[in-house]
Amino acid sequence: MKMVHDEVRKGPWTEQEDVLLLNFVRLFGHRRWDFIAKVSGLNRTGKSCRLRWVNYLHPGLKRGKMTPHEERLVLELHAKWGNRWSRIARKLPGRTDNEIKNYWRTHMRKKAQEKKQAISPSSSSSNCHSSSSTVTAVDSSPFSDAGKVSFYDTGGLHMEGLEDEKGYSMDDIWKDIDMSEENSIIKPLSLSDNYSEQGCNFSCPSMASPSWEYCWDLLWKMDDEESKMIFTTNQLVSRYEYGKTSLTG
DNA sequence: AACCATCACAACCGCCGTGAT
DNA sequence: GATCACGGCGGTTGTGATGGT
Repeated sequence: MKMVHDEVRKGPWTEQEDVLLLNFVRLFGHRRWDFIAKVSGLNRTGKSCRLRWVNYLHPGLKRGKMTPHEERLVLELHAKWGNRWSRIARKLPGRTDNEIKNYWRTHMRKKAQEKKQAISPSSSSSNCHSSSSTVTAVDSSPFSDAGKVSFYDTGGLHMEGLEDEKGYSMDDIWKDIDMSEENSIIKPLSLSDNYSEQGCNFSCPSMASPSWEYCWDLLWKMDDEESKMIFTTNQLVSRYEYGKTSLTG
């Protein structure tokens, strides 16, 4: 027998790995990542497990495009806090720091480029500093080199889809923030938390596959019986495999 | 149809803060 | 107080998907 166990796996997660991780997170909570990584038999690092959970498997995750409101929120919060993605993410229930970070990089860079083009280099119409002076982290933002024209400068923020929201004041935004904070944010998950369907309208991309649905079904149905009847990993995986084959034919 | 550019997302890496010993 | 292990965060990279030429 080869000792392959010591090798740390990297790269994309398989569905089986996801199932395993989910199972163990449900058993041990979502804190002791190193422990979970070890006992689960996943040859992954604790960090990797945590990342997978936080960015992909967490039941509260919202998927799909950012709404105009979220876009605006990201803009405002980034203006306020800079690249504090996790902090910003806390204000957007269901969105992860990674997601926001990626979103910012792609969308905002695009916007910045558009803006840059709109403002011809020669025009140099006084880099109005406005509020962006506080955005220290913008240094590292993709368009920080855009002729010192920060995205927030120009007072523009001409976000498509936002312009029709002109009546949406910052007060409204902050109200929303407060509400979402009270209602939904960061309620620590514990084993006793049944973070099943309640309040989490999440849909996982790869869940489109029937096997995943089957699998999730299995997992979420475990709730009450969990303490009495703990699936062993093998049981779960084999059931998953069964479901997969039975569904896919 | 083939190629290229861009987008969108997942994952890794390194650093830092914090708690335990 | 020093050291270590771990978790969290931000930056970066890799890759598949998509759209345009």
